[in-house]
Amino acid sequence: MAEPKTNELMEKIVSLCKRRGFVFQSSEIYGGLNGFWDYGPLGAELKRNVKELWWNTMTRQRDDVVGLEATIIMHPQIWRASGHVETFADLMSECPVTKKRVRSDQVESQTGIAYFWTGASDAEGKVCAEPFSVLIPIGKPPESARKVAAQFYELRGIKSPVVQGERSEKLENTVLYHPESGARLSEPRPFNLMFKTYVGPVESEDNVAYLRPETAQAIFAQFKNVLETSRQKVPFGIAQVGKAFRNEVTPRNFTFRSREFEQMELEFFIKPDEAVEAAHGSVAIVPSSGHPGQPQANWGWQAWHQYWVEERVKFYEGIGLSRETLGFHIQTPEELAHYARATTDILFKFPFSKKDGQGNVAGDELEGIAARSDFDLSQHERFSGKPMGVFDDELRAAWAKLDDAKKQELSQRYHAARLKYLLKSGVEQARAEKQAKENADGLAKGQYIPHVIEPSAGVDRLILALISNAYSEVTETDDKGKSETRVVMKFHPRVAPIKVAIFPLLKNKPDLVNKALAIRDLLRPNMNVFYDDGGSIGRRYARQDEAGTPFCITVDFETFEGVKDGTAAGEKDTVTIRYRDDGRQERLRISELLALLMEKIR
RNA sequence: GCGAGCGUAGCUCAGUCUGGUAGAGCAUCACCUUGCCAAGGUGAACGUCGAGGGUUCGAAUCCCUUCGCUCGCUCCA
Repeated sequence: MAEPKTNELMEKIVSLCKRRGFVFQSSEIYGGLNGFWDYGPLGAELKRNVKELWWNTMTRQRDDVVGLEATIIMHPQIWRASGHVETFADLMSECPVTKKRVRSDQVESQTGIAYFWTGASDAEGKVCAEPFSVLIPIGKPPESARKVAAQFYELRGIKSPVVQGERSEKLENTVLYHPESGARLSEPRPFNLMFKTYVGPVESEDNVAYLRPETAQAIFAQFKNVLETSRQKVPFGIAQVGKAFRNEVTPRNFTFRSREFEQMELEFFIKPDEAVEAAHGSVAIVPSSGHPGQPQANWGWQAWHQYWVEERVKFYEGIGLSRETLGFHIQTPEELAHYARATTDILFKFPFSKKDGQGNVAGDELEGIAARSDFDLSQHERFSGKPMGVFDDELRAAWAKLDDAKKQELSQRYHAARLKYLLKSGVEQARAEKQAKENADGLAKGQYIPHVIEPSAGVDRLILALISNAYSEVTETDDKGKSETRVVMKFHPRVAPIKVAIFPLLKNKPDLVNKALAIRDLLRPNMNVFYDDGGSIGRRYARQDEAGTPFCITVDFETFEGVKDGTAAGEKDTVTIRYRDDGRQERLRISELLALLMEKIR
């Protein structure tokens, strides 16, 4: 099989998605809407299977995780506490020469000589009267500033511009110029990544609300309610699947970056390391790679983080994404959000993923597993005024048995961590000191704000990964030398939209048709079944290959007349099962069919 | 949001430069045929040429606007 070129492959995938009903453009009959996608019949089944598997794996199969389904629109204060109002609704300025955009409040202050011009003209007498200004470091020749100005006026249609009305001035600590090009930045414009709406019929600034840009915050906001009603104790997690919305600047790469998308998030709450150490003497050290095994009571955040990374990889492997198709990105200290201890991204090597210098493909993000300290609950405690801490009997009992030196050491470490958080959050020194001391005293009484490990996955990205991974082509040449390329979607049976297709060998033979329909009805309560009697049998197999159906059952004459040869010769009520990935066929008793298929799709 | 390219049937595309009222292959549907991997026959359906406006006797074709897609920049908890 020839390896298709990257873009070609992506185009084929997009085309197949539309042709077979996996993914359609939203509102297509009205010209589509950038960044929004709909799932067709096969896509909807695929997505449903994936979400259900995640939910089962993360909650029902575990004792220590429970579910939540929260609203999309929530109290606007939630987005202040989370930081989204500040960083998602932001003023941006643009450099008119490089077209680069910077956050207006994050421009480094600079000192230098600013040159001003009133306009420019070219040899043909064309004039641009737009004023412009460039800042250059002191000591740099003014020519370099004029060069930038020339670029600016050239962009406005003046060829070989002659600048006019030059004057210069020394400026100190200005934030009005682009640090790279020196060009004067455009006026700051609001740049809001959150979808905004109004609660109630009156549109006023008093009732502004946002469509959630992530599902995680609802989990934090409902943490206490869930804790009190679920009979869970830290460590435990809350899982949620749901829609989130981001007004992305540039939706890209098919469904990879959409404006409306779905997330599968777990917030797993753990004890702070100081509490673990108090109860167990030390915090477990686990190898930095590989699965650390069953959770242990002496795990700190590192072990839990490692555990969840490996659990999530196991999940991906279980639905057909082998480790070779995945990539990992461990965020560097510079990339990490200030409150995060560590973040590991699980990547998938998409057809559009970029190659590095050596031709290696890193991949693009499917899921991020973040160790977020106690930042989230602490923020909500501060913003809502409601305590988010838990009381831990075990910790209180253990603390009482510690010697004074240990008590003091743990207390100081906890105090330092809390103080750092509070100061970073803008709490004034004296209040922060007082608060941190209260927190440290609380720890001694068995109280703490849980830390959190957050595996956060994008459903739509995962669907795209599964489709990309499943896509394969088979080229066959017939007797006449005519070669034909067929598409086979090799989905893992667990996620395949249609699990099994049932065919009568011929549709004009009522016995075959009725038996096939009976088998359909036998299997239907347990799995998604597709009955098809149209066209030749080969064509029907090919159709199912494109849909990614792993098994095809055919009722033929031997079903009635008995098996012709072999050990089962003469036996009736058998059918053939044909396997998608290799075309192999086996003969099976109808009575054994259900159990066999259930085993294969589990 | 900026720059470049693209948009014709379900899909892949021809036709656009040079204006004359839209085509191919595949796919789809029905019937016939068909004893296991896209066989064949007959018939059917399918495009206001992305949308809106302009120029023209006449626009898929020329001009303007707009929407969508792709790539680059930007953004990306």
